[in-house]
Amino acid sequence: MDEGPRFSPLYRQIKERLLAGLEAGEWKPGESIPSEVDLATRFKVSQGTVRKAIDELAGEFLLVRRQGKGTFVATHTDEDHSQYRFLRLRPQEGEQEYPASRLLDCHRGRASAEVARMLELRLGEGIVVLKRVLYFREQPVVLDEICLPGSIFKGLTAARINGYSGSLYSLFETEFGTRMIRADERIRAVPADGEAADSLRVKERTPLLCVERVAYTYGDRPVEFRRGLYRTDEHFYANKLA
Amino acid sequence: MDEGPRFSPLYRQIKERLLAGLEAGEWKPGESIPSEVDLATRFKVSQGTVRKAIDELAGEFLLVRRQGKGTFVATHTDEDHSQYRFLRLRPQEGEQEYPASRLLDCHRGRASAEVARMLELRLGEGIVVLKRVLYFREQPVVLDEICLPGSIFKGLTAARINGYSGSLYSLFETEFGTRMIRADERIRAVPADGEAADSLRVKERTPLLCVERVAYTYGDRPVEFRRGLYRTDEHFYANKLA
DNA sequence: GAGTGGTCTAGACCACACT
DNA sequence: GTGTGGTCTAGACCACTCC
Repeated sequence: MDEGPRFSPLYRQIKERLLAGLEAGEWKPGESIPSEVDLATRFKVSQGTVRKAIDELAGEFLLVRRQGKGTFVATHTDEDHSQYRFLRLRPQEGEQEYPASRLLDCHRGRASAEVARMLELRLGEGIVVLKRVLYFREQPVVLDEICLPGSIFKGLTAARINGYSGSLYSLFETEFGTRMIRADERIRAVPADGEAADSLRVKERTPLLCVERVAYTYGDRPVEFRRGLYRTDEHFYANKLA
Repeated sequence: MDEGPRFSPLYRQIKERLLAGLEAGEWKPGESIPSEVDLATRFKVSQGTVRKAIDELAGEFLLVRRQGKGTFVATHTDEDHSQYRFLRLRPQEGEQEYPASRLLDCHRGRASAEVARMLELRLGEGIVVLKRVLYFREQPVVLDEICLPGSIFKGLTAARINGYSGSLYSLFETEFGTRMIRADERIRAVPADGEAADSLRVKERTPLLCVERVAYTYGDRPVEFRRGLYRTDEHFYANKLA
């Protein structure tokens, strides 16, 4: 009956130990981890075995290797545009752009059945709800509603968000120690309701993309549920299939 | 000025030689390639170097490794559901399902400006156009229009498609020697026009997902452009972000 | 048991970044 | 030059599949 793995290679055990170190905050986002030789010595294995463990973590974008410099903990805070790793919107014409954000609302609430299920909370547990609009070239394109577990994001306020110059995920990892490492999205087409029409400056019932995202941190723990409504007259959602 | 790679490691050269063999049809989809030891001997490198080349090809889903059995050329024809590798539609409720297809039309035409650009053809070059509906549980969910270069798909007819019991990509690789190895999709929300409303049994102007796909074969050559209109009242488009 | 892919080691050398 | 990750080798042994 049981279908658990009967065999765990050494490099995977090393991977788990590195993962534990990352989760425990032994090395912080943007910092470098010890060299492969150091880790091999510490774990009493060969460098090749450490390499294979790091290879997998780099493949999952938890670590970033830089030849000649070292291996670094991935971050949503980098100067380059890795802060927009999860943004799939592209302009119909012209170069890739990055959005400006305007916060509409930030309040406490209680988990509905839907949110509780998505975030693995109990019904009615405390959450934080954000609303915001994303602008490309001064044009509103995305209306986001974002639900977060209150227990993790205790001190989160509108002022805190508005006073921060970076992406939300950058703020989450810097100020709340919670790193988003992967996410699942579900996409549907819906008609704009009054609020969306208003915020995005389209007519009611205009077709919009409805993008629901659950983002996960270490250990596959869900820590964000968001629903975005996207205008797609001048942008599209890009996806690569392999 | 030039930014080409200054250095190509051995395993990447081996990878290119394997790729050339795949493209030339030296090993056909579903068949096994020679063992790592054989290839190492043939290419006069160590087994580890061959391994690394195969690792990359397996990571791109061009090869599939099976411990104890060998390494096989990937296919869209497998009994398992790898034939639906590119299908991202999931039911809102219940288990994953796989669609039935009904061909509406198959005719020759000439490449419009848009299609010519997408398929890297000259304006007016011969193409084949397919229209079909995909059904989940007897319900129409997707209306597809598929454009293919006429030069590659010479003998493609409605009869040929209807007489084939497998996915389109399976037919393409089996009968036309053209394997789809990756694809880019662009997703927007659009209102149903008369034809879509009719085919999908929804009201006109119902919001639908518009999914445009360009599929590529070896050497990044585009060989299919399709536009799908998806009902998303009982299904959604699933995507994993990492 | 023979053959295949998968793991692990130890050591040599290359490419790159910093100082 | 020194230290980092990246490549390559050769060989031993493990896990899985099939005969």
